[in-house]
Amino acid sequence: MVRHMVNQQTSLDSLFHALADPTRRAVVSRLLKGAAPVKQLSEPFEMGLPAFLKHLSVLEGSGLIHTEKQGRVRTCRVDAERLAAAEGWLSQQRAIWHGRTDRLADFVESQTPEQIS
Amino acid sequence: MVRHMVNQQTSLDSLFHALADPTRRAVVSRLLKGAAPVKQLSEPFEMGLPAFLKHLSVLEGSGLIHTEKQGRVRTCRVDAERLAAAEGWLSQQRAIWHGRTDRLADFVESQTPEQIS
DNA sequence: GAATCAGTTTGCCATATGGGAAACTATTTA
DNA sequence: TAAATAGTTTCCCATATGGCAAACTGATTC
Repeated sequence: MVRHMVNQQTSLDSLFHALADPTRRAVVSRLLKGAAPVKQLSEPFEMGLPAFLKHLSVLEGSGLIHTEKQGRVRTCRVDAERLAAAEGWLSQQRAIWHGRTDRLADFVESQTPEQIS
Repeated sequence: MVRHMVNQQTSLDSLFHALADPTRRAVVSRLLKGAAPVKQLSEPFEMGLPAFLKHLSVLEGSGLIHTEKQGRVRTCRVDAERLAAAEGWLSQQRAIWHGRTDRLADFVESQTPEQIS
């Protein structure tokens, strides 16, 4: 369980960083409606493929999407659990704000500063 | 209302960017427990004041915190509504994922691509 | 008035980020 | 087999980011 928490920090860093760009948020939004190949995903945007691939690799690095290549087509799909992780941090904060002392808040309090921040 | 939505994009950019750093998340977390002056806020961190001030200005730029100076002390407080805005985007996405068609989802759908992404 | 304290400004640095162009690989399709 | 398609790689560029040290301003305190 604790092991499972290691690098929660870095994980949130890359999650929020991945979401801090309109192109990447649009891709996430699009993928929530269903998997799609790279080229089709890239069509709404004005940048070239190399630039677009960098966005995809940021998203994949954050765990927000997973990709798989078959033949010459790479299919991308979203990982909704990672989105939930970002939402989770925010709702933990709201819990702190509301001065809650339920199990969730207790859990947050039990973490070391390095783990929560 | 539409006016109120303009630059939602940039707003989310700076919100998520502000949250994509452990120091800044820690400051938000700390401030949710109550307002505090700059120096006190900076104490848990190992960086110098100039570097810390940059983090504060990123947070302030995103609207996540507001500050006010009295005498030589600048007091910082969190703006929980901005946190809720980030949470809002995420839960809108979850709504899309779940294929919901309630009022919230309808609202999201009614926005232009530039506005939601 | 001198010293301290809280914050600010200015320059500097290394690295990361977001974009482009061009050349390349591997798979379909004609 | 030739051509088109879908990605990929490499190299380059401008700007942003996160940190430092040092000098500075303005408010308190001794």
